[in-house]
Amino acid sequence: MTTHDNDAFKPIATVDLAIFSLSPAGLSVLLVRRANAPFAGEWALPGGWIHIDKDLDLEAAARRVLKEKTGVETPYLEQLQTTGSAGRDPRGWSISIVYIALLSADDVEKRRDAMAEDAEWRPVEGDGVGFPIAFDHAALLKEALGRIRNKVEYSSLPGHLLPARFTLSELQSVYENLLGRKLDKSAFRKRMAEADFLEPIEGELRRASNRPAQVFRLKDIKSLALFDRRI
Amino acid sequence: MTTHDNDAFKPIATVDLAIFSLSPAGLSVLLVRRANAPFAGEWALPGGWIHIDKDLDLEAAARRVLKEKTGVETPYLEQLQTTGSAGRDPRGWSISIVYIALLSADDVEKRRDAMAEDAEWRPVEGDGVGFPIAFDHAALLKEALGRIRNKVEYSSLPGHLLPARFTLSELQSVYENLLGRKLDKSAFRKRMAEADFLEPIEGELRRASNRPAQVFRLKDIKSLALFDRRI
DNA sequence: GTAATAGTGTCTTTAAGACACTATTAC
DNA sequence: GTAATAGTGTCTTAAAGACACTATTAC
Repeated sequence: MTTHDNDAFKPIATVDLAIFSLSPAGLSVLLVRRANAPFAGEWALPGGWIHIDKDLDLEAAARRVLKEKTGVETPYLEQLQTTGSAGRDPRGWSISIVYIALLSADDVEKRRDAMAEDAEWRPVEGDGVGFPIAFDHAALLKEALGRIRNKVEYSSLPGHLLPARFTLSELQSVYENLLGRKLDKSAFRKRMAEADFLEPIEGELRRASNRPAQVFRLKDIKSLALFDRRI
Repeated sequence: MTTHDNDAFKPIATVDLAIFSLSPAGLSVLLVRRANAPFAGEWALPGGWIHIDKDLDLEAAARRVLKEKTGVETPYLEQLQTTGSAGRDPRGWSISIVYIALLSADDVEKRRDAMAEDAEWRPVEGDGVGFPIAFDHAALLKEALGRIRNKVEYSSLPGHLLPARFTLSELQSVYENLLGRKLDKSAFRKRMAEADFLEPIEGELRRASNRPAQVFRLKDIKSLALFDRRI
């Protein structure tokens, strides 16, 4: 055991993020262009070493990376999984702790200037982005998309991709977009009511050339509500 | 970035396991008594350093620890979560990748001699074992129990704690034990049939002084079947 | 026959799904 | 009035839940 106090036996450890937002075209993921070897010039998920002198814990490291790349400080954030193997990084045995972050359309818009220069949004196509990305990040992204699409079925996840204030019709559109199928309006509203994660903003209505719609917000911006059954 | 190629900046990384089995009294977890500091003499979840010269990947490291402690090679194994912080290990910034393993009652019985001398089964009481354990392992164990109890609601998890061959009544008992409530026999059998993860062993019946029962086995010992709805 | 557990069937109650209807605005 | 979307109600169909019934063995 003491032999492994020798640092030469330690694996490399990074925190990597799959950061998603919703554009009119659908789901997008934030990628960064790598400046240095390995995979210099290629796109990758944003990430970085754990700074043992600065980061208090893993989630703090993830929040630091997120802020560096997007300027956003309070998104929905959850740990996805950890991969580690001898071969996934040419520099040696490496571990990647992967987090999923969901950015509200508000945050993306407001913090556009704070976004890192090497970072860009790419539309999600199927299980990835449609082109190769560095390391095993294509596999990590695929896992993240699987988790997200699964959670849409039984959680309030889509609410975290919208602006802070939204109508039920807008929320239903996001569910339909992520699920790839139409939902019944009546059933959808019953489900939202019993899941009890939305708060109507008293007196605030979305006006257009039709009947005005009640505006809602999430009761808790930091966590997901889980449904008893699939939507 | 290159500054962190210096090993002094790397966190410590271990793989730790919450290994469960089922005794007549209920769920049990395997603990080991620590020989060395820190926490020498205290009980802890079994675990170990990642051996970058021997372990191909994280799961291989988990399987190695499992075999060292229990002698079992082919259990149900899934990654739970990863914790990492500056303070959780007095030796420095440390990461723990936690796996859950479920051992069939067969394996526990057959490999009793292969079990490590420092390891012992402890009955689960509530969210833990009823006494303090080393590091933050009490919190990790609590998380593992939460994951297990949640999955009992909508998966074939209890089937992995039974011997390789079992009857539907035995399986129902395990569900009831882990859920802490009685289930309706008719509904239970309908759910098992539609979940389609059991295989009847043709012609094999469990005999007693009553009507003989069909004996079943899991179709896939390595993975869980998930239900559409709660049981 | 009895005792015991295995396994199936039926009836009631509840929820899901499809669809139509009413409501409220701008113009 | 029309067009458009918001929001609710109703009817049908399917599934869940409770419970009773039949089946097969040892003795």
